[in-house]
Amino acid sequence: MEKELFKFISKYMPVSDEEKNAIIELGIFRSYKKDTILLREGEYSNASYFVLKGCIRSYYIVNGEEKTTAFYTESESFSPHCTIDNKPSKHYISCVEASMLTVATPEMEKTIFNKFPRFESLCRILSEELLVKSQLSFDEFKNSSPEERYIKLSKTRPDLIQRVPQYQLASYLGIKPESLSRIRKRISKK
Amino acid sequence: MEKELFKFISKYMPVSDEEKNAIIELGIFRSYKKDTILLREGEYSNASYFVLKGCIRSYYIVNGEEKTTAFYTESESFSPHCTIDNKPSKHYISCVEASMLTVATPEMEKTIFNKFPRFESLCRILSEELLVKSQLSFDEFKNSSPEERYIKLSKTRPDLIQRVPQYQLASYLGIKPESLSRIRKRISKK
DNA sequence: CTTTTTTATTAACTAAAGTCAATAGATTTG
DNA sequence: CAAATCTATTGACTTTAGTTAATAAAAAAG
Repeated sequence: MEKELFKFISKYMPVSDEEKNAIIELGIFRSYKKDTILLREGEYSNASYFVLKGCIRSYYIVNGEEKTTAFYTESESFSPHCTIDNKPSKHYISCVEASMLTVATPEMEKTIFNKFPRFESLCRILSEELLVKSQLSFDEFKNSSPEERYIKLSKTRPDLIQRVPQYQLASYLGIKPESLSRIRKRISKK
Repeated sequence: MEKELFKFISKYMPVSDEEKNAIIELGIFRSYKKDTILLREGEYSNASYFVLKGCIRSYYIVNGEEKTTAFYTESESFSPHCTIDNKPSKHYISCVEASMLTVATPEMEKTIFNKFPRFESLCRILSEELLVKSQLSFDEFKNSSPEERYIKLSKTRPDLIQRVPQYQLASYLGIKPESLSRIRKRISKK
């Protein structure tokens, strides 16, 4: 299963056996059951994640309502904001499906960065790329209607439509479940 | 004017005179007149910017209409997406006001990173922080109405309301100018 | 300083999302 | 497998944004 991780890294740079072993020795591979909550509002975290298998969801609870803001699936990585800013978490993170993740702390990163400095370069580059992706998604979100967003999502991440309950997709698209239901109806008529 | 830059960096780590001189010698300080276009759709770029003074806007042109997606003001930094992904730019970048910027290329970064490796750590950390900020803004955008977004903006970036024409703010808030006009009217009545 | 152009407001109307409530369908659990 | 819970759909109604067009106000250009 760790192959996923090294396959991902090697898209950016070759990884030696020595480096692989150093990473494996950190003991960062973890399995979680469906609906496991990895982080709750108000908690602190120092974990960064990489999804080997499964689907992870980030959501807020506002006035008792879940507001889903992100889904992470195979080969995607994420750090909860509280890992970066050291403030209590504003959101929840949970497993939509049974999932396999790597879970790393800043200390582990430091260990690796000291041994192999080019991993810090890699992380800088990845982080810059993620920032660009996040901004492009945001730009696109602003400049499209709920219907356009749903159509786009079903093209770019068709798996999500299958894997995730519709009320979670709705708030991910910035609308109410009833509206998503109507949008789907509207589209199917065309 | 370069003081702005070092003041910013020193919030994260002390900067020696040697480091300051190495940065100054790169010759990255630039002035631009109001409405200068720094980047056009279809062009390539390898520049990363830091705003010393002024206001910079990122926007798309879709069906002849400008869709503003970001404003960068004093002490904010940004890289156009094409600088990161080496694809032709999808958006425009221009100066809302006469502005002073630093403009760096990846080669310049490399030069500095080689001489002073901790600058790469700094850039990794900054980039991770920017990513978190971008995601938090996106989360908030999804979970609020146009009216709430406008109220929030006038609290968090009151200067923008003054500095920027309303039709640009409107598309930044994901709505039409007419709607923003009505929202402002609605709010003033309360 | 007057004209032209750009930006902002207002109004009438349309389209779509929000809200509330009822119901149906699906899934989970005892 | 039957009951309970969770999820999705539908309908009636309200609210707000989009659209088009006219006008007013402000800014830029001559």
